[in-house]
Order: sequence, then structure tokens, then C-alpha cells
Amino acid sequence: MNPELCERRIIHEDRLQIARDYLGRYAKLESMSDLFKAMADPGRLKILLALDGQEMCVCDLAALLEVSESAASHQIRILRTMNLVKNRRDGQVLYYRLVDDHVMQLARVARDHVTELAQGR
Amino acid sequence: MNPELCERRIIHEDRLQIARDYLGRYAKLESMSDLFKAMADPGRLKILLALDGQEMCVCDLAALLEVSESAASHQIRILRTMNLVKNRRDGQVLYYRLVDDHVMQLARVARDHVTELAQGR
DNA sequence: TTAATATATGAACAAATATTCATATAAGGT
DNA sequence: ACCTTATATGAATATTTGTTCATATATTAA
Repeated sequence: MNPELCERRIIHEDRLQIARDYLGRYAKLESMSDLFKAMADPGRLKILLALDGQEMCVCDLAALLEVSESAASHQIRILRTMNLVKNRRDGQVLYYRLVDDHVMQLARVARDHVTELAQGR
Repeated sequence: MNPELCERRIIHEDRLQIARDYLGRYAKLESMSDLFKAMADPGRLKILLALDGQEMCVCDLAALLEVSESAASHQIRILRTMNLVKNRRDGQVLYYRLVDDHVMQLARVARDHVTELAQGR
């Protein structure tokens, strides 16, 4: 066992308690980080933005990202698994679309954050 | 060169063009995915939530996450690099705090997303 | 100025993630 | 039934990310 993990140094016991209580109110913390993980790749983020307001198929998205259809399909599978997109079959073609508006809300806040920082806050 | 990347199959040229134009308006796409990457780890997400409304030092955060102070410091460095937190020195202690409110906005939307999905939308 | 505290950082290793290639499945056409 | 199209998936490899351990730096106290 690591001694550093046992005899632990804590300066602000009160703040630690506040943080623990607060984290208790965020029950699905793992799922939340999974959601961010899904959006943490430029390619997947492009896919999500491309699906804002329209349905697209795998081959379209592969063309957009300039990757193989297999690679695109793997990325899309992650987005499906994380419940960000869903699909609808029309004959041979699977059309992908966003599950809800949360994704775009996240994208907008993220864009605001990075643009504000670029302007020196 | 991969032939699949050259003779590309595109079904919806119009939608592809819409997506390309739309992505053009998201200039800082890499920075956006970096921001999500920073929040894509449960430990770092805990740190960010813990800092909602209060300052904490590295040893507090290490205690909260139950990891070594070195590990906590490495995680915090990522949050600093991605401009999510900043610090203030008071003597020997470095106090960390959130840069702005965007982080908490993101956390709230993410929480709403995962709780709604858990309830079957 | 020596020692102690608080934190940062570099390097090595371990674990997770992404990409590629080959193959599988599912629908539609012939 | 057989072939083609559209997409999914498994396995192997390549890349990225996280953790640990040792060491470095900065501030304060003795």
C-alpha cells in the first residue's frame, strides 16, 4: 500500500466535506465523463455538428471526415453507445441523427468558452 | 494510398455541403474537443465540480479523489493547460479555482442528458 | 542557510483508445 | 438463389492517455 494514500495530508477539511456532499448530488458522474469522452475527439465532434438539423448516412460522414467508412462507422458506434445519435433505416441506407438537443447545447457552450479565451477573456 | 479514400462514395452531396459550411462556422473545433477531453475523465470532472464555488489546494483534491498528490497535480495540470482552472498562491499553498462559469454550464447539461436517458427520455 | 512543506514535472511503464484490414450481416436488385 | 450495396464488427496494431516514482522548484520557518 502506498503510504501517501494512507497518512493523507488535508488542509481544508471543511471544503473537502462540501465537495463530497456536492459530488453526491451528481450521481451519474461516470456517464457524464463518458458523454464528454464521446465529444472529446475532433472527428466525432464534426459528425455531431454535421448532424445538427439533418440526417446523414455513414458514407456521407466518412466523406466529410476524409476517413474510411469503417473508421467512420466505428466512431459512430461510440456515439450510438453513448446515446448521442440514433439511426433509422430506409432500405439499404441507415440515416443517423442526434438523439436530442443537449449535444448542440454542449457544443455552443464549448464554442463560447474557447472563443472568449482566444479574445483574452 | 487507400483506394477507399480516393474513389469515395457520397450519397447526399447537398447535405455534405451543408455540413461543410456549418463546420466552417466552428473555427476552434480542435480547442473544443480539447475542452471536452479535459472533462472526459471522472477524476478531472470531480475536481471541477469540487471547485464550483470554492477554492481548493492540491492536497485537498488528492484526498477527494483518493489518489496521490502527484497524480492529482498531473490531472490539474491538464485542467490548467485547457484553461478550465487557474490558481492563486497564498504562501506555500496554491489555491485552484474555476476560470469561468462555462464548466458548470457544461456539467449541468451533461447531467440533464444522462438523467433523462436513464428515465427512458 | 538549512530544513520542511506544497506542488510541479520528467521519464518509465501501464492502460485505454483509435485505426486498419478482413470478414460478417442485412437489404435490394437481377 | 445470387450478386451488389451499405454498414457493422472483430482482431491486431498503433497511438494516446494515465499513473507511479524520483526529483526539482518555490515558499516559509528555524
